[in-house]
Amino acid sequence: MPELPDLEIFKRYLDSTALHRKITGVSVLDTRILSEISPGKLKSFLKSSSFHQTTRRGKYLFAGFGNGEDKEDILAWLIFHFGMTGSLKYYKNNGEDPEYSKIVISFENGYSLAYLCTRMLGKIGLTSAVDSYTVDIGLGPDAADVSFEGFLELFKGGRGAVKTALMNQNMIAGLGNIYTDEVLFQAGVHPQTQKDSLSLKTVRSLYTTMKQVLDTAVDRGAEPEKLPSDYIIPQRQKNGTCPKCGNDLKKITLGGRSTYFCPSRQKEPDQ
DNA sequence: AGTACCACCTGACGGC
DNA sequence: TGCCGTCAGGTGGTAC
Repeated sequence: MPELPDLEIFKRYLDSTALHRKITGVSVLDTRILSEISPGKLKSFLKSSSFHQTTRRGKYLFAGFGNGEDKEDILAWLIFHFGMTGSLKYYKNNGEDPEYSKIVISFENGYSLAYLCTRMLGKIGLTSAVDSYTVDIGLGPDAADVSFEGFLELFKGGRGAVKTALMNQNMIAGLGNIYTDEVLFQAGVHPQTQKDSLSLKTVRSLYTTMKQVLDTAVDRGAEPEKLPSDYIIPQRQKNGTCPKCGNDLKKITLGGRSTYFCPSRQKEPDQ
């Protein structure tokens, strides 16, 4: 689930529920989820402070916390990465945690925020500064923010399938397997097209399509069933058909990931 | 440099 | 019903 639109929804969810509330407790239910921090250290950092602001970059969510009332008084940032199956849940704590809770942060008002992660592929960490952290891990500009000039960088230097390039988090952060398929479908570009064979016009079209798809998905709450009827995402299953022309979709493996496209609207490259 | 494959994990689903 | 193989929206490493 968690690609850029989902992360944006998680951010808004956290903002509307858990911000500016005093943290009274932290439980770590599975220490494997922690990245380079001990449960004790995490607890001592968070206890008695409050989340004051959040920021998102690609598929990473950062929640800044501090002890004071001042929004600018940020002691450090909690890093959320959701892997393939992570999510957040805010609920009235009656002693029972939601299924798959890995970390539960409790607040003064009797509510708790749980980080859920079924497959344990997500990570929770801590950093003193978001900017230096994203530099350290080599994260590219956010796909929803990137300028056209920044987007152009993707297509410079070497070959490679356009889908692989769009999914490279070091170049542009936020697109995952399914939204990349959606962007390519809406732009009518075959996923295996070599990125250096695309015309400037097609690159422009990919850029505007990417922005539109991301904006639309966020507007619809990142829920596949609420996406426009001509989106391919709800069709990604066996026997799916093209929502624009009705032809059977094709499924291939590209970079080890399932890739769906419409063979009549996204033509084979090299011809 | 680009790509294929494997690993990390757990759960759901289809076939037999 | 039960077992087993396969697949799943992420990331990172290795080996051609």
